[in-house]
Amino acid sequence: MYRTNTCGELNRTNIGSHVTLAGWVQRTRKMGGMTFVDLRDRYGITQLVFSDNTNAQLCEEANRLGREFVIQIEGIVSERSNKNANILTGEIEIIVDKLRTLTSSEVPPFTIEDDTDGGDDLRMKYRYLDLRRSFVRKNLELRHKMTMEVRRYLDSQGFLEVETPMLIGSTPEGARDFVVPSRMNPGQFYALPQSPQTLKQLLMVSGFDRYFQIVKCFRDEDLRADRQPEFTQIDCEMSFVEQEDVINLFESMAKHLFKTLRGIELKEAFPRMTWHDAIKYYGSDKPDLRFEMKFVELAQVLKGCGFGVFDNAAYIGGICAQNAAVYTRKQLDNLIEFVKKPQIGANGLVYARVEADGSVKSSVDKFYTKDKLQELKVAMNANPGDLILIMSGDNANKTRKQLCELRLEMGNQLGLRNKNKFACLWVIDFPMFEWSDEENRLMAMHHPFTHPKDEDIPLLDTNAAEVRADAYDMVINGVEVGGGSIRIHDPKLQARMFEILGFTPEKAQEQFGFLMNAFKFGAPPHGGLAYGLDRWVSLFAGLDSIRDCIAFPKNNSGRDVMLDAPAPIEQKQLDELCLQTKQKE
RNA sequence: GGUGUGGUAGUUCAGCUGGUUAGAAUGCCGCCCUGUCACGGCGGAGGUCGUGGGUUCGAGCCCCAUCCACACCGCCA
Repeated sequence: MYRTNTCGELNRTNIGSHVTLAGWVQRTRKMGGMTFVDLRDRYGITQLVFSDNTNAQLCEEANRLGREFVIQIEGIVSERSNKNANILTGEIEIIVDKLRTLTSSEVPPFTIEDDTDGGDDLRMKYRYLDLRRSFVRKNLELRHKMTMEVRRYLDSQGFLEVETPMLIGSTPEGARDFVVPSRMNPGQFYALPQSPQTLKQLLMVSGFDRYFQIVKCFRDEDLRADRQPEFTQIDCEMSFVEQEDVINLFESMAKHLFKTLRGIELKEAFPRMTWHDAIKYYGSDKPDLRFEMKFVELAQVLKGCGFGVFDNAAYIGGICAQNAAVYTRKQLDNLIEFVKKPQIGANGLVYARVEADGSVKSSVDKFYTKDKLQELKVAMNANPGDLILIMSGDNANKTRKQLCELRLEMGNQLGLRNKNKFACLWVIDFPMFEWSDEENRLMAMHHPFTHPKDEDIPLLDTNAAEVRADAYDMVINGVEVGGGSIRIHDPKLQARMFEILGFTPEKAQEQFGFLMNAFKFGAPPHGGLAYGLDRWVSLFAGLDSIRDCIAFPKNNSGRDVMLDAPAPIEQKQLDELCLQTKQKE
């Protein structure tokens, strides 16, 4: 037996017992005739004591231990004369009588501490060392708890976990596929699933009326802090349900997760906002509702007063930042610089302060009368001490998006985006389609299997762009944590949908024939949702990047710097697969 | 595909307007230290300034190219 106890569990109730511990040397402190060693494992840190007085030879051996050596010790649990209130085992220490080095260690390239000196790059290269740090370990523990709670909850609701294949066929629409060559079928390729969407729909046809799966999805698109080429979804689908049923069930699940993982009881129903309102009032389909600062449309108030920028704008919108009138000229200039950054791309920003006496001082005073500015104040519902920020532009939705960036930046600057506060909502009534300039056709906004709202079905033939879908996203703190839809179960409607999306009947049959054929044999009405596990965990853990809750993540360019993948393969492998590689120009 | 920021000791960073031998902290090594817990004290080793080119009497610093990392835009049903 390598150990009788872990390094995190011994306390004063164990005083006097003889124990065996094993773990890593966190740190040694040599005091001359006495040496302290902090022994670490997954569960905690226990202090070991070696003394010249009791065993000089053993103490000498302890002095030769280096960081991250793996050792095993035996000794007596004793009460400390100087206790350490900062750690759970701080009241005891082990008077060691036996020491065995199981393996030595090279000096690690960075310190294995909460406050490590290692940069991102280095920590990724030595991820197995990074994972020894309690910060990263705790994130993985949270992830584990979350998957356990998801399974417990969905099982209690009658859901069956069914695995679907990773090697499937490539589908058009949506993200780029990762493809896998087939040796037995030369020149042919599998694709890794972007999501098990069509497979779970087939399971509904099979009668598995409540399915879920915690499953990897793969998308070959450019990455971000909250995007990995492979990520995990909690994928769910139900039969004989309407949107309301799906929303209710998964809202309950979200509340269950908040309660069990964060101890937060969310009693109120999550607010619901139409996609249209989300865009109109927040400039985003995933608004951060931890703070107000709702958009106010100001064309009526500010147009026609001789200020050309506004007079010619298609859209004028403002936000009111409470208590921000104290902003200095320099801070305001920085905000203007912020919105002019190429990523945001605005031309500028108009600001107006509401002074203590209620008067309004703006950057466009020469175009507007005092009365007009008072009118602005009323429209914005602004009070003394508030700062009004106004943007305008030719394209309403583009300007809204820019104003959204400004709103979020103001939220950051004013400390309104508290990571321990959670604002959940459903965004509903998404448009069915969006226009793609690149493809020069309508594209499914969610996916081609999404059911249009019943009342909008007639519009499919007259004004498809206006059709709304039975699609919904759950948004928390400005993060899309999940989304889904009611699916089409009528083969005729599905065929019509493919037609609008520009598929010929032959092409639709070729790409999605398996699904349309299945629907010929009695498809139940069904719908579902997929939650992004990585995003949930990082939200609960307060992380800025989902990488910190993934054991072995990829970097910005999709590389695994530890394994050095992707990499070229042997010519022999290429030959077997009948593949030829081409130099990129 | 694009924009921005960064790359200097094992690590995290500083390095002024281009000017002597490139610094700090931490880690590492050695010596001292019997109640430390981020122990402390003294000493030491450690550098292709990402790479290639250019400007200059002289480049860590300026210019061009390139590679890598990070953040973002496009993209991600």
